[in-house]
Amino acid sequence: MWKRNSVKLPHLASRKQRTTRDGHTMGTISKALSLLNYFSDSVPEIGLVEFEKLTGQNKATVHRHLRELEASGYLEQNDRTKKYRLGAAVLRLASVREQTFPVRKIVEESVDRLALQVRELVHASLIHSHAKSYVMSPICFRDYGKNGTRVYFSEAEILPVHATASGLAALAFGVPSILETTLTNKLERYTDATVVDKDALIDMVSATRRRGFSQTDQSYEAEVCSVAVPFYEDGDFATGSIAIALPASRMNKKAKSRFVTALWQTAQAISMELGGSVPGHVRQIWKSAA
Amino acid sequence: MWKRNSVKLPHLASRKQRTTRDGHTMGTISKALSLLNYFSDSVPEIGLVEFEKLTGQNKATVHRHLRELEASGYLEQNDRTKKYRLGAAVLRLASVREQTFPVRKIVEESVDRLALQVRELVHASLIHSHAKSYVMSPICFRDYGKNGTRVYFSEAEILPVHATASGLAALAFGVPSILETTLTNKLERYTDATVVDKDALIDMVSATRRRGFSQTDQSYEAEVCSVAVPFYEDGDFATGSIAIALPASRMNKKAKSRFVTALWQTAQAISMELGGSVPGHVRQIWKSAA
DNA sequence: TGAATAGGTTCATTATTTGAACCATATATA
DNA sequence: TATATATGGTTCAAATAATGAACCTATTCA
Repeated sequence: MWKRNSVKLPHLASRKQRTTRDGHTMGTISKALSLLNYFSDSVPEIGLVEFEKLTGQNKATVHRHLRELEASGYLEQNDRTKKYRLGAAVLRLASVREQTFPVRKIVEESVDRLALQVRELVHASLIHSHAKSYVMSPICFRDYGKNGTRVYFSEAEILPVHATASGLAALAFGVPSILETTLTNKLERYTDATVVDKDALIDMVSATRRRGFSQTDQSYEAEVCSVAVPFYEDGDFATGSIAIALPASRMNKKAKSRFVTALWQTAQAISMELGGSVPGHVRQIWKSAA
Repeated sequence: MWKRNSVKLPHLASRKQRTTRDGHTMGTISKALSLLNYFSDSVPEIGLVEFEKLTGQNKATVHRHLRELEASGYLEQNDRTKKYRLGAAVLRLASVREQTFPVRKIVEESVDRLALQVRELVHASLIHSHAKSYVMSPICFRDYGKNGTRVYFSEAEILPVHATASGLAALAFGVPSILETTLTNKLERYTDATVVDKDALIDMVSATRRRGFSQTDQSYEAEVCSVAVPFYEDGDFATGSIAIALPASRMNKKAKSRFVTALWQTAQAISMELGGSVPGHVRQIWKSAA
């Protein structure tokens, strides 16, 4: 064995196009910010090499991005382990957002009331842009169910729009670009029941619009059924949704209609409290079905 | 008057160096992220031209940065007013951070207890990197004071290290780079009493280390006095501080010693609950003075 | 009506990002 | 004791992606 040639080779045509895993091109800012998305309840700390593997990007690039995020307070590095975790700056931003637009606070009360009423997991999520597409970010959840079986839920988890009831509500009642961008991306499969066909998804969205609520049957997690309705903050397009999720074994027609009626009432209340209102054409569907 | 020459001039030597207001060079990522810092309780929404003025950067650049932040969910644009506000992604990040490192939750209990005891404003802040320097980000505060005069406090406000008791505790007991970077920057003046001289600041830091607590007298806000002590999460350097702030009229020697003793106890409790401990040399000062 | 303000876009130019190779250190392995 | 492997981190020429002055468009306001 001999040492590698210590003469630096000239830069050949080796530079890759700046792309993500899925082939999307993106700017430096988006690339750096996407690093933050790898943190979750189960992955609270990430090291440099780990990031390199997760992102598929060059180590030097990742390192520079981590350092810049750290300098701005969005990351903190553990001096001992050298691993990175989310920094204190994110706490401040969330605080400002919640102080000035207290969506969580407002939604929380209604979710709580609803959860006490239906005795199943109730959660609310906001629609937001996320790396060339859209996702649902849970902002609160309650489960006052007294049953043995419970649906696991984490506020730190991002919900895909095409596989969850929450997301379908967003696709059907949110701004058109949500559906548009979703249809340009590959639909990831989570279970056997996940709809990954685009035409099938369009049909589900149409059905959701007709019904006035969305429903999924084990399309994201096995054994979990869910129904959801949109809420409105401003304008004629939904900004979030409330959902009820429960074990498939407890879902039936009667229960579903009870859930949907309760969701409609809650969504109307939330929309009002957020300073918005359910648009006429949606309200009509809700009224005539209730 | 005639129309401007419609022939595009070649790019002359007009391109500035990438700098901030204060003359620091910074990368694209830091520049983009710094946009988020302009949001606060009193400035919840900002338009493009407003950003241009605030940052002193070119409109096209700002616009691109805003769009990238929006695409990642860190900003949302109001379709009607075109103004930008903090996006839902920041809520998720804060949620993950707090779920996995529940500093706020842990500190909150102790702050609450202390606030009930001293009946003055108590607040806790975390030290973090922020655009080539360090700042204190409040994470919780309580005021059970029954007095007519109260100190105003906002969790959304960033505290400077050189002008607040919280910050002085960080300078004295945090990682050395806090003091180092602070001394390389210009010290902003907030009141007549603000220490803007670097040697004077070094003296204050030394005094703080000797005393085992920091104190300020109207150096950040007129009529407000404050004392603070550090807490430790990991290692021998402070990661945050707890402070008591009150109207100058109510501050006196006896009150101060009462506050400091209470702060020391609380800081020890917090440090322990955070999985850290007050380093020996600091604990000795606290013990011998108490 | 037209001046002012706002949001947003274009494209030649170049400053900034990029990545293969490199180093340093720590731990594991033969 | 060598040596292999893993980690975090750095370098610098090359190449790309960020930049900004001018430009466009829509609204507001006098």
